[in-house]
Amino acid sequence: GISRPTLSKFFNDAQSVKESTRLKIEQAIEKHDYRPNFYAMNQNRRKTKNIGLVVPNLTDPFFAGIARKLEELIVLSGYNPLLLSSHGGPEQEIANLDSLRSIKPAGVLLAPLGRASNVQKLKDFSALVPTVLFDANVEGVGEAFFGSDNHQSIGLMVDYLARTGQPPKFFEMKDPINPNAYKRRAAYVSAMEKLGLEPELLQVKGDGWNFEEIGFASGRQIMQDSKYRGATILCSNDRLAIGLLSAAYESGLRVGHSAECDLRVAGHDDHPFSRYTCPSLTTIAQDYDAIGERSVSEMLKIIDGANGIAERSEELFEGRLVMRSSA
Amino acid sequence: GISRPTLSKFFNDAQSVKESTRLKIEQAIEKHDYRPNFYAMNQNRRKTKNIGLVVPNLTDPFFAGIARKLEELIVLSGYNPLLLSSHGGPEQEIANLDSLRSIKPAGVLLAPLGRASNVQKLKDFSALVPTVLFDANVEGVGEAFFGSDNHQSIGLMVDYLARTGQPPKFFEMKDPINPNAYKRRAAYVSAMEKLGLEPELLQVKGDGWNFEEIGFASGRQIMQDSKYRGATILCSNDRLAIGLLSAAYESGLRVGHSAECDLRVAGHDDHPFSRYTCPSLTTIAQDYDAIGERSVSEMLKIIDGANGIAERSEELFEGRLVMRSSA
DNA sequence: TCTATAGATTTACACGCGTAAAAAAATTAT
DNA sequence: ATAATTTTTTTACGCGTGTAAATCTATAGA
Repeated sequence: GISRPTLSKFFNDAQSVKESTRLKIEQAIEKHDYRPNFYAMNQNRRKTKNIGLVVPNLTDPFFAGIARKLEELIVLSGYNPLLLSSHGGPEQEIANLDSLRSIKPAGVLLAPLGRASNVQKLKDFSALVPTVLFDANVEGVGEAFFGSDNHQSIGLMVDYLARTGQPPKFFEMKDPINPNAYKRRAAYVSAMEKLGLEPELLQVKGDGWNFEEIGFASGRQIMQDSKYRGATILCSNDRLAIGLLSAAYESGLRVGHSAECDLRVAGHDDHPFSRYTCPSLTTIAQDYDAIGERSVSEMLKIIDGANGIAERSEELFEGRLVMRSSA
Repeated sequence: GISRPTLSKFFNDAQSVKESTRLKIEQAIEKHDYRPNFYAMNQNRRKTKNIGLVVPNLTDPFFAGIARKLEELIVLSGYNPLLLSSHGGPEQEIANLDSLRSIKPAGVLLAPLGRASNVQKLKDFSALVPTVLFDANVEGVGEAFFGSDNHQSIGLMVDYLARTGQPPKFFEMKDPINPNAYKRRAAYVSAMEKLGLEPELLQVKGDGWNFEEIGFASGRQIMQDSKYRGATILCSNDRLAIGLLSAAYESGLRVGHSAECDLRVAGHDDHPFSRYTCPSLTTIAQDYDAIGERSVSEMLKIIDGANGIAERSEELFEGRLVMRSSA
């Protein structure tokens, strides 16, 4: 006994209709087990309630964790998250954005692949759909970026390592795919120089996203070389460190911060598994609660706001030193 | 210059229109950068081209890997996958199915939580939407189930371990959430008895999905006990084994199959990280390519077929022994 | 060349909702 | 009590597609 537009209002905001009609509607819904048609709902809506969420690689537990956090925040805001993984490939990344376009999302939270990304296509997309970047920055793409302050976190780690033993050498891929890797390299060099120490880069070959394998294969060679006996190795990320630790174990080298150990190893990111490596991995925990909350709240602001002139905002969050056994 | 229903045909199957009109349409699409409206498309379609994909926990790289494989197969079949994670919670699992219902999917591939699942609601759902279960079986739910043959795989592992050293003790959670865990326990007992050996269950407390932590915490206690010196421990899954290995390392026990080691440890699932544990983990690789392909092809058969009388089909795939250093 | 038939296309309508503007009802001010 | 204002509901219409039935076109056989 109620007209359709009233129902339309009800489903958009149950509080916007009169108490009495609301109750009538709720009873009728209960009685007929009615649920609005998702497709009809979104067809003519100005803005849908969908928010896209694109991560570079869901197989990486680190991103799986972030995605989960973001999903939660999006749901809490009354939106509908749509999770897509680029599986490490730029074609998939573009395909994801393409299929998101057809969904006409209110906005998209994107952690880009980085170097491999098709920047022009990312720009084209972000011109059409409100886009917030997280984890990795790509200049000129999206309305905002939120990530970790690699300069601060690497500085912190270098400082800690230099204070507690041999100053670190930096272990990384020669041509990293991730922009953070470049920032971490630069941060390492500058942190070492600030301490009056000679930076030493250990750049290894390797393509793709199989970081553990790259760390393991390169680690094996490094372990042979006696010049690394007693050294401290700071890895560009935890997954490389996991491979390196595996190689060290296989070579019979003891890793750890105690005196009788042959090597110290540290990572970055506080990967879910870094607590269970052998030995447990000293690393940097990124503040992903803060990054996630900031990303989502900024997204909502952009969606709601009529502010067409807003500056591209950027904010970096500090990492936290997690001292475990490996360094 | 072409009527809409012809376009409708074109987008459903580009081959179903005449060559000449197809070319005209393709030119027009190119020219106007046209893309069909997703919502309008699905509103009146008998069956949408969407297939839901629900896994118990995306944070587990094992499931992330399977999900990726399934996504790929679904796309290859011309369908649109929609990935949802239950995050280990039965409420989330039901919520996922609910939100899938509103999408009116052609079918759903579901890896249920298991013991924690709300079985009645799963049944209700699978009565409305074609559902294929994988990984974990729940009796009476869905049109089909495809998973691993735990009996075979655990039998294989027990046999291998018994031939190469001390017969294994079985390390598991007392009240596992996963139905596979119960099957593996039973398979272990029966495999041991078949060999004329005394089964020994090492059942530890622990709730939830943080298997590494459970394996680690319980492992610490086990390592204290000298009765396990020289023992072989078969873990119900790799994640427990990862925790156990971490505890062994911390306790200074050497794990491995060589003579001078204190302990042998084996797992099950061939977790992506099991190659990089210290030592690398001897385990069972599930045939997830086969399970995935079978699940998707059965799903397509159900979607296409008008066979309303089909039996609930079940098929178990054999696991493969992966011999690494830990046992 | 004509007819039968299969294939391709078009006509006509429906789907279930959102949106704007108009109308009605409820509330507040005079 | 009446008018002014605000809140709530309704009327009227459109969105971009799918589907069934009707029509048209091309092909093959007589």
